[in-house]
Amino acid sequence: MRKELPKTYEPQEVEGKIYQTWLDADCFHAEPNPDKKPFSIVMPPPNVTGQLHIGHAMDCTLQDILIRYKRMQGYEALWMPGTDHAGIATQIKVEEELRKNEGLTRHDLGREKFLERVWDWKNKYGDRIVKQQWKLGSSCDWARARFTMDEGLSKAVREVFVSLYEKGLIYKGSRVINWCPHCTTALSDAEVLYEDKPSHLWHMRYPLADGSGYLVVATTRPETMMGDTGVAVNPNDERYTHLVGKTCLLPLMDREIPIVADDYVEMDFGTGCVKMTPAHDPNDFEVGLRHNLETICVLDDNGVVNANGGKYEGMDRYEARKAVVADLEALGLMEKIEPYAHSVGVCYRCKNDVEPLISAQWFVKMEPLAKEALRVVNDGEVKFIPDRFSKTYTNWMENVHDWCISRQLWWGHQIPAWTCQDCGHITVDRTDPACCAKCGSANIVREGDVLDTWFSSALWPFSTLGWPEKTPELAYFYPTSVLVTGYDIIFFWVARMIFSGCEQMKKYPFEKVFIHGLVRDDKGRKMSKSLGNGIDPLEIADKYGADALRFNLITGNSPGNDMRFYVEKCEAMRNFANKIWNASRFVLMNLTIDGVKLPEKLELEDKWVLSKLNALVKEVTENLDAYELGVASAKVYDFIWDTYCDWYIELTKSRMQGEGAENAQNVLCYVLIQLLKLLHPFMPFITEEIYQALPHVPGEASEFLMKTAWPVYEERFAFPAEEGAMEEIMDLIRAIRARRAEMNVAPGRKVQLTVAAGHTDVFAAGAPFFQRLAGASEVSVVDAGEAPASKGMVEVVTHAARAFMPLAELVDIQQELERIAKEKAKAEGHLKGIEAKLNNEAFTSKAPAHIVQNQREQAEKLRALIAQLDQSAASMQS
RNA sequence: GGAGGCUUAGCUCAGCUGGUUAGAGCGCCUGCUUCACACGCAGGAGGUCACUGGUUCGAGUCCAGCAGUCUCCACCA
Repeated sequence: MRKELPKTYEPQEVEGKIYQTWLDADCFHAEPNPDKKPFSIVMPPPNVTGQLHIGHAMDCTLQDILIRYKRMQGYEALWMPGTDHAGIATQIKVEEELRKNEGLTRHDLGREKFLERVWDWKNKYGDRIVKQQWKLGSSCDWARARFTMDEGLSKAVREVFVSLYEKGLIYKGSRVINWCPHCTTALSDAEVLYEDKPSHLWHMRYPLADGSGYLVVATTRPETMMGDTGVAVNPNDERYTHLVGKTCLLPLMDREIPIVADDYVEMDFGTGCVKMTPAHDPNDFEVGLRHNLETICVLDDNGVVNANGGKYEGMDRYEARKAVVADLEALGLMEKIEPYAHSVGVCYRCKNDVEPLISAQWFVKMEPLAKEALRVVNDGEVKFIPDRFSKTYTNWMENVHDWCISRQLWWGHQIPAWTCQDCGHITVDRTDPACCAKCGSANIVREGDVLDTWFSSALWPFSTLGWPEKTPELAYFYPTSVLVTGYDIIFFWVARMIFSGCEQMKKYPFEKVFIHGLVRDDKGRKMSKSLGNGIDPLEIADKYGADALRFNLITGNSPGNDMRFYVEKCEAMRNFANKIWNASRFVLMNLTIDGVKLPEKLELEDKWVLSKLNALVKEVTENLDAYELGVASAKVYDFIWDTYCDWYIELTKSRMQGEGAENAQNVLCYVLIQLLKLLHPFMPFITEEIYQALPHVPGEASEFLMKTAWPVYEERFAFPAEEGAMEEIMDLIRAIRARRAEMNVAPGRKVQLTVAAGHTDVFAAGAPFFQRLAGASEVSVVDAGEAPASKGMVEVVTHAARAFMPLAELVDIQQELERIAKEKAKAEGHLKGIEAKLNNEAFTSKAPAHIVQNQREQAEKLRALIAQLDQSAASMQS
């Protein structure tokens, strides 16, 4: 930054350059340091092949603000970055590419070759998202960046898998799981989304085997009837008690199936008879276990009817539905078809209907793990911000089912389990076994399946720090300080990190969970590819600057709430950046000092601004500590624009030439530097750029603003009396401006000003300000008792002063009297309210002293104002 | 079926542990090329804080209820 600065701030010229200087100076690196307290955040690892979207931008901004703040406060602040291999998402992408370009499937290539392709892909795109984070100013310790499938993390995954298996917390079993026929893999419960879809309730007749009639079952899934192995009724349902124990004939399949009684069936719903398909419905599966029903799976991995489906074999599930319904109608077995809307599970990745089906999969036993995971939150060891999300969490954790962790994919951590072909024993080990642990046979085959992506993400807070090795990083930075993420992945990730940390580390993974909402489009819709309403944060950063984008994303919204994204707001934030730029330009243009030192003799306005700044420091620090980032940023914004630019800079202009000039420069620079520090976590680029151009405070010759010390509240800067005095001057300036505007006095017209006040010293000190900011020519200040006659004067009244401007031609006595009467009435109304309070014994005795005192002062001011108005009116009439 | 959020100026939203004459940005109106900034300056209009009760000296802020709206969770065929 040179002294001839462009009038308009150009972030494009600055941001990349500043980021590079930070990188070159290794500013983001953190090391275990016994002299400092640790502060650590692990970044939610984005998908390695993903693109940065606006949600990431918000997530990163929040984390970067916290990290930069704590770093300036003197903590050893580590922000651990990295990427996630994102099993399904990445594999699908590479498969699509393969099909499009070469017309091949992954099976054509084979596992090994296919994985090579995925790694190629990963190496090609893996750092794209990292570079995108640079644009936002993220101060991550990039040297420590990890990938969920790199060697160390894979070791952690294996260690956790084996140890949980040894403890009996991982098992393999046949259960009804969620199957995605498109991705051809099992999914966990969390990976299924439910959508209400219009469908039908088909009422189908199942003839009784003894020929005595039929019963009617109601179903939403006629196409699974080939797998029916029973019909259930409620044991208390008198309509059907005589049928329990009998059998009916499954139509189309000519199979005899039992009629059983089970509490699961609700009498009021449908016909009270439910067809049991244990292989394709988790509830039916449970009923089947209780009544020894057969399990017949009728669908294959692609959702196509298999050999068990009789003549429907080869049809996909939707075709089969049509065919079954048509056939039943032809046979006269379709009693009726009702329209019916019900929720259908879809795959969270591909949005295709999920098929519940029985399958042998690996599971994590949740109950024992959930116990401790609930305790740490219930006992407050882990705190959610805002607190309401702890309820979301505990609700889920209390009702969680076992976690299906095997995926029929190739991209991921292959399950370290070998099945003996001779004795069937499963060997699970930390190192690849050569033979069966039970019978010693070398004829063992490894599981083809890989683990759920979230299995490795769950270990992120400690695996990235080197676990299972006992590293100094782990000892120093674990547990991490805070986790920042959106409410949409509490179940996927936060919950699983908590129980994993508790189980493996015997210590929760983070003290706080700072939850944010979603960024929506300007119409409040979720951003999505299909709607095409996504906003590219990089485009915004290019156009308005990353600082403006960051400020936009955190200002004016509160934790956990969704926000709408408006480009107009980016403009406003860019304007703010430009405002700071120009304020700094003003300071630099007039600069003759080369080091910043607060002068011995501080003027009234200096004390005023320092006192206000002091209060700001205190409040902003408190807000940041309470994770009220939006409130903090708004306060800094207001101070810079209003207090510093619109007032303080203007106030100093009258002494920028001449004797007091250097004092003014020192205070201007001092306050500006403090403000840059307060703003730095929010707008890192522009603040750093300006700081580097400013003279520095001796003793704090840090090369980088980001490494300077965060401001602290100092008692020596509390000047309540001067603050009050300055406010009296400002009140009068505002009042004069308003009167002049009202009376259409040309802005350039200078008018002689007489101020009559009790505090003549204060207003005398304010004389240059009235000249510069209130259009005064000469200013004379007289004692309140010596106010001039009102005749021929435009008069302005505040509680502290009366000001007179000889503008006879504009004065209409009658109008003036009316205006005074109006002002007086307003003041009296207000005063009446306060007096009522003060006369209320209940108020004065119960309200805190400072509130009562404040009301007394208010009343005093109002009485003073009314008195001034009275004098004014009297003077005018005489 | 449970759980939670939201309802404050024309629009989008802040408002922390109850005490300001209820705020911001954008938009709107009136002036202004004032020697940092028109991405600006000055002045102004605009709100019975969804509704109904309650607690309290005092409620936008706490409690209960109600309406509208959004979201999450849940194995009703």
